[in-house]
Amino acid sequence: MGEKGLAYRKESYVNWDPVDQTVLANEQVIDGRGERSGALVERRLMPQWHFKITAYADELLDFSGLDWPERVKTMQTNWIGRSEGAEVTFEAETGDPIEVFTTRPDTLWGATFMVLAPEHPLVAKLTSESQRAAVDAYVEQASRMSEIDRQSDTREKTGVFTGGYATNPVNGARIPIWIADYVLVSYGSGAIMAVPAHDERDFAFARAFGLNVIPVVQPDGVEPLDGATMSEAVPGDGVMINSGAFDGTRTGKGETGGDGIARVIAWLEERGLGRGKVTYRLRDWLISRQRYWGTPIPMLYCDACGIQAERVENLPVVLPEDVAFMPTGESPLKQHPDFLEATCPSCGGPARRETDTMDTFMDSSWYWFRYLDPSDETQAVRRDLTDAWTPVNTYTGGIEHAILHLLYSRFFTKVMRDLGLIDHGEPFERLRNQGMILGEDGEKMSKRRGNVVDPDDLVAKYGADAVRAYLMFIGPWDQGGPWNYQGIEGVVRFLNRVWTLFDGPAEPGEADEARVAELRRAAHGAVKEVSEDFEAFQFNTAVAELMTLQNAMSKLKNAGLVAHPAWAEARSMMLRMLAPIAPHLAEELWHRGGESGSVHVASWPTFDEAALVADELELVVQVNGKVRARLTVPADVSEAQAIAAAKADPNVAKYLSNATIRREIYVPGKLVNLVVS
RNA sequence: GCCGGGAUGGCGGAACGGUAGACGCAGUAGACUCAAAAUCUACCGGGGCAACCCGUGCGGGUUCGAAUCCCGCUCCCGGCACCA
Repeated sequence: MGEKGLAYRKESYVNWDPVDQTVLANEQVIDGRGERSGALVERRLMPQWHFKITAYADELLDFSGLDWPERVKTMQTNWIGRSEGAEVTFEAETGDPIEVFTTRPDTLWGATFMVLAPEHPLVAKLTSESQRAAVDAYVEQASRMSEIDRQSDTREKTGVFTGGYATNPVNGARIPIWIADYVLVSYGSGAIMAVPAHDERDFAFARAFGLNVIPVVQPDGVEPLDGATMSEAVPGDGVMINSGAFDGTRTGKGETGGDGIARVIAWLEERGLGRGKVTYRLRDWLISRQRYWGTPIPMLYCDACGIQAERVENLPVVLPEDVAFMPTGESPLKQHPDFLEATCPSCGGPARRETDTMDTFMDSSWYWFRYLDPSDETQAVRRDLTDAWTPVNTYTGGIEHAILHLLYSRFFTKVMRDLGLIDHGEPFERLRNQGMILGEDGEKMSKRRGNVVDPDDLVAKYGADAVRAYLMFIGPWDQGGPWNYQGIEGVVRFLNRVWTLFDGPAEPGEADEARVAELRRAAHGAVKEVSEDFEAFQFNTAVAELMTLQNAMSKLKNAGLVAHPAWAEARSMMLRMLAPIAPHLAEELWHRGGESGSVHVASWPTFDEAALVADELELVVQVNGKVRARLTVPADVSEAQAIAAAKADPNVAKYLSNATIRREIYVPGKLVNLVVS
C-alpha cells in the first residue's frame, strides 16, 4: 500500500482522545466524543499515517449488485458526501491565490466577500496591522472551542474582518476577506466565496456584519429581488441577473432545464479562472494510534534516507512481549530499544522503527480472508482459498458498524483486488443488521443506567437453549427493542413440551389414515414455512411455526401413531428445524430417538408438496365484502360448486333475498364475494 | 432542516390486496391435588341477550374487497447536519 501511494504520512488536524491518549479517525468520533472512551476529543496538529480511502470514494458510492439494507447504503453515501461543483481561484491583494470550492459557480457574480476558516494557512499573511489583535483573538478562541460547540447550528454567526481584500475573478469586484468558524478547514479548501443572496449561512453572516447582498439569480414567479431588503436567502434556480454576459441564462444542472452551472464552468476553464471539481466529505482514514496494542506500522525513519518501508522479508513486524507498562501515557514501544532499533533498507545504516500502531479496525477489515488459512507464514492470503470461499454470501452485524467496519472492509477489499490478491471488490454480498436489545426502560443497556440484563443470569436460570430461543422469538430480528422478561417462560414451556413429546409415554390409540395425513400435513407444512422464514431472517415466526407443529403433534400423539413411520419422519423434521434454535435439546433428542451422527450436520429437511394438500378446506363467503359465512367444502371444489354452496347458505341467502347479484368473485379454495345491490 | 424506519388487543408480535390479531405472555374458568406449585382443558379486541355493529395513529382516495396500494397529515425511533 505504501508503494501504491495508498498509505502515507502527513501532518494534519486530528482528533485527540485525551482519555485513551491516542488519535482517532473521523468515523470513530461520535457527536464530538471518542467512540470508545466517550471523552470530548481535542483538535491537534500531528503527523500521522493515513490510508487513502478517498481514492476509492466514487467506487464506494456504487452499491450495485449488493443486497444490503437501504439504511446502511444511505449512511455510507451520506458519510462519503460527494458534491459536484467548481474550484475557483480568487486573488488576494497581497498577490496570494485563494482557492474556493462551490457547488454554485452560477452565483459567482454575487460573491460579495470571502470567508476563511480560522486555521487557514493564509490568515496571518492577509491580516492587516489594524485588525491583527482582533484576528489573533478570534483564532485563539476558535482553537479552544470543542467540536461540539463549534458545530452547534443554533449559534449566532461569529467572525472577524482580516482587513484584507480579494478580487472577484469574474467581475473584478473588490471584496473583503473575513474569518469565521462556520467555515471548516477540513472541507474543500478551507475557504469560501460568500454569496449571501443565495446561501442561508452567508446571508445570516452578511446581515450580522452589514455586508453587501447582491442577488444574481431571479427565481420564477417572484418579485424582483432587492439585496437591501431581502429577508432571507433564495437558494433555488432561476434566471441569472447582474452576471455580465450570462444575464438571462437559466441556472441549474440540466435536470431542471437550465444549464447555467455547466456553462459557467466551461467559461471559467477557458479563462483559467477555475475548473469543474468533485469534493467529498470523506477524509482519508487516519490509522496511526499512539497505543501498544495494535499491529505495528512497518515503517522506518533513517536520518540519511528519510521514511523507508521495512523489507518485505522482515514482515510481519510483531509486537515485543517484554515491554514495561509505565504510567507515562505514552506507548511502551518508545522505551523498548530492541523494537526501536532497525536497519535502513536503503543505506544499511541505523534506523528507528515507527512506534505508532494501527487502528484495530485495520485487522477487522480483512480477517475473513486471513482466517481461511491463519497458519500460513509465507503469504497474507491464499488465492485458491479466497477464490473458493469469498466474497462472503451473507454477513450480519449491528448497525453501529454501518460506516466503520463495513466501509473500511469495502475499501480494503478493493485495495486487495487492485493488489492482485483476490478477484472481487466487495466483501459481503448480502448484509443484514440485527436490532439491538435495549434495557427494560427502552434505553441502551449500560452499567451507569443500571438497566443491564445479564444473559449469564438467564442461562443459569433457564438454560442456554431457552435464552437463545427466546431471543429469536421476542420479535423481528432486525428491529430490536426493550428487553421483556415476561415471555421467556412461554419458550421454556415450549421446549419442555417438545421434550415430553418425544421422550414421554404415549396413550394407547391407532394410527388411522386421517391422523397420519394430518401429521404429515403439519410436519411438511412446518418445513415449508420455517425454511422460508430462515431464508428471510424471520426467526420469530420460525419459532412460532415450530410451536404450532408441537401443538399439533401433541394433540395427535398416541401409541399407534408413534409406531408409524410418519411419526419418525415428523420427529426428524422437527429436530432438524429446532437444531439452530435449541441446539442442545435437539441434539439430545436426536440421539435418544436413535438417530446416528449429529443433528447439526444432518441435512435440512425438505417437504413434499403432496403432503400439504387437505381433502377439505374452509371457504369464506362475503356479501359486499363482509364475511357472512364460513363453509367447509371439498378441496377439489369447482368455482360453480363453491358459488352454489355459498348462495345456499341460510345466512347468506338472507342478504340475497331482496337484492340483485351484480358480480360474483371467486378466489379458488379461499373466498366467494357476492356483490349485490 | 435533509434522509431512512415505524405506529395493529392489557403486553411482545402475526397477516402473497382476500377470514385482522398466527404464536407466545398476562388474565378468567375448569380438571388433577388435603392445598398450592407444576401440568392439562376451555375461553380470551370492544359493544350487544342475539342478529349484528365498531375496530390496524389521523383525514381523504383507488378497489367487489385495504393493516397492506395512492395522496395529505400527526407522533415516535434512528442517521446526517454551518460540508460552501
